[in-house]
Amino acid sequence: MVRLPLRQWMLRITAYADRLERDLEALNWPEGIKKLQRDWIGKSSGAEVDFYIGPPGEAPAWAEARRKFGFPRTPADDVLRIYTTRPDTLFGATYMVIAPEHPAVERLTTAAQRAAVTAYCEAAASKSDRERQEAKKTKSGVFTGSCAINPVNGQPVPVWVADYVLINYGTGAIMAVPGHDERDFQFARQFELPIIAVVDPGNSLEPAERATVLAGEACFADEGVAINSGKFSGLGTSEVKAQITAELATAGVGRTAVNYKLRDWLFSRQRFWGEPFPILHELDETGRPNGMLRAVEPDTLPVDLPHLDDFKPHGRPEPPLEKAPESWLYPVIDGRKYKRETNTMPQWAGSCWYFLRFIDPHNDQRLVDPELERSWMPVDLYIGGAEHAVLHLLYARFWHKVLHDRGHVSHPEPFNRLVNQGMILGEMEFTGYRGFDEQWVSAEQVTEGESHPFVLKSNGSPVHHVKLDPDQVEKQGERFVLKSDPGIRIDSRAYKMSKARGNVINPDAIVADYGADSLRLYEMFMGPLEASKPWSMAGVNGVRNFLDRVWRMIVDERADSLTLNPSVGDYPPTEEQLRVLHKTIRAVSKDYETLSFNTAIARLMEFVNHFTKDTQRPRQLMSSFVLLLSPMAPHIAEELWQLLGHEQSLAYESWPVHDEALATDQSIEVPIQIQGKVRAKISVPRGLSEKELEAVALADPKVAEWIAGKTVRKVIVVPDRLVNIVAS
RNA sequence: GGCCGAGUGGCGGAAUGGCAGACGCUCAGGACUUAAAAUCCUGUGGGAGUUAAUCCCGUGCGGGUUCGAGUCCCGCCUCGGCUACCA
Repeated sequence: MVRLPLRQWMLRITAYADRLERDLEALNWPEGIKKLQRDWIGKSSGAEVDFYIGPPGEAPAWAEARRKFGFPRTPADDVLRIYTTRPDTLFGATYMVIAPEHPAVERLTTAAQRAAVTAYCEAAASKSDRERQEAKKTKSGVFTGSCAINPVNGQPVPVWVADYVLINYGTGAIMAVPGHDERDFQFARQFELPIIAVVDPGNSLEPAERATVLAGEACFADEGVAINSGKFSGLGTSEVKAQITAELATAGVGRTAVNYKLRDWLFSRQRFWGEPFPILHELDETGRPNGMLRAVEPDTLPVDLPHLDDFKPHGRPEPPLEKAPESWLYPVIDGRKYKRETNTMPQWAGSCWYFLRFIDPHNDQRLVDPELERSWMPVDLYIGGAEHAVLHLLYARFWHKVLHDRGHVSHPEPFNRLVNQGMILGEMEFTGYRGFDEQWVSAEQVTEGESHPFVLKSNGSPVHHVKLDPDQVEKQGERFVLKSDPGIRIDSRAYKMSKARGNVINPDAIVADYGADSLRLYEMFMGPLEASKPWSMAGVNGVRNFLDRVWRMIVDERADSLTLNPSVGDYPPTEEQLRVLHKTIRAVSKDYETLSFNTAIARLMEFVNHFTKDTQRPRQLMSSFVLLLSPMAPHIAEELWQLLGHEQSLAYESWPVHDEALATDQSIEVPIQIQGKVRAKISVPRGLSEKELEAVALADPKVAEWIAGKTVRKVIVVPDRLVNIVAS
């Protein structure tokens, strides 16, 4: 693998970091996703501080100039600018670290250290991100040979180069405070650099632990009280931060600063399949780009991809579009020759705004009609997977804000409410393990290995896994074990669907075998929308069975042509039938409202269980039921709707409304508890007062039996719900 | 290492602090059938009890609050997802 520098397009999402973070608050999104975005944006505030690295003799003059002219926007060569969130720990800075790519590396490296530093920087440059990650446990670094001057106390501080400092965050340089930063602590320990405690944990730690921190033998990264910090000693962390930052600002050597983890967005790809950038490079007489860029004229938009016979990736850095036909690649405008931009946009480009175009897909004049945009946007409810938490959802918000700033959309945020549906896992699997001597190995002795997928914990020797049939295993306490050898534990879990595991379910196959309604219904019935849950073919079968029952409830399955079931007719509904219907409407409507689709379906099943027992099924009630079912199983519902005699599609029908009076049982069963345990049940009319209910409960013969010989201490009565008698 | 989420029957799951296990799957028995499939009916957390009435135990573990805890509080355990030196 070779790392090549390429000229690419970036989108300046960092300019929106602050707004992207702030506007999260008002969104009706899961807190978890908001937090992920906040962390991804990674706003932190602290201070930038300049450490002097110029000729020692000129230090006083430099300090004087700084006091006079203040903190410069960009640092000159005579300082090392660092970013810190803990300016209160400046007195504890015992060394500094700059990233290997930092421009000051060259200047700071002394002759004696040059060979070591150069070797280190070259090694760092050739390391892939992955290698850097692997080396995370132990830190590496090298001394430059130079020192910088700590502005708070004038002390010289050695400057090191180490790759645990990243060039593209903050200023690419840090002051290291090993007493109060884990990474610095680890580094200092490794290279035997001094550790000075400048924050006293006080009684937030056990006395023994506190003592190790004060002795510089442990790291304490929280807030406390300043020590060894000159005149700031004795003040609390936030107070010291504020005062030191203010003094540094007065002296012109520091200022408050805010940083974001969010990086600018690398927006170009060297692939064929992507939107071409509508950008033209002007060419000079010799046919070379002269550096001037212009946008494609709006009336020639969009720029379509040209036809290419071979658009496959070729492993070279230049984009496939470089091989486009000359007529496409080199447009001439007003006699001037241009070359089109040949990078293409990433997949995100489309997903950032497709919903806007859906509003007005045939408009060839503009992005979207403003009136339609105002009426449809923002999106009321966006259901998507959590895997989009930080990429798609952040990019789309960014684009929307840009479009908003430029007046193309009316709202600064695209998605009002967001709900994450859970991940659907593959079917539940039982996995046993066998050593290569074919002996069974209990699952708790097996772990994931590096050279083999599974190895023995004890000696790392490889084992292979065997997929077992459910009837080869049995449950023993908490665990599953092998039926033939109960000493052998078996793993039982559902795995993420993946080609490697071969547990991928293809929805097309489900549609072909069970129908689209069954697929949809099953996905909604599996469990709570937001939970991840395993697929189960038996479950699909179950909902298909339910749809069949619905069908037979309304359709005469034995007739040759499509006719109503003879039980369905224009009967006057019984009181009980009405109650079942209205209870169903009430429950299903509420469940849909809260996206509790699984329980809504359970209520629909109960309705069917009830009505298939009745031989007189009022047509009107069947129609209402079909409407309730329709969002879940639109195809079968539409067909049944027609069969029930309706001319127009049910899509135009209004949602059924329940009648509370009809949905309410007049007589209810109330449990009676004695010491919190249910001992009897009484049937009473709804709406009895506490006293009435208590009287009925105490009069119950079973209750009398339980409290015989005891004194009733207390009776808790929840009207229409329960009675609890405390007796001793 | 950090952050987030979850632990309830054989399985998926249900339950405003108030009858744990709705609904579905599985399994068992029965009806229909020459037979099977399909369908319909009944049962199905564990244990004791005569197959009954009934009782005991039971929502990962240990405590607590409460008349009452799957649900609330404290401390653990296990599993899953995301993330990874951001000063």
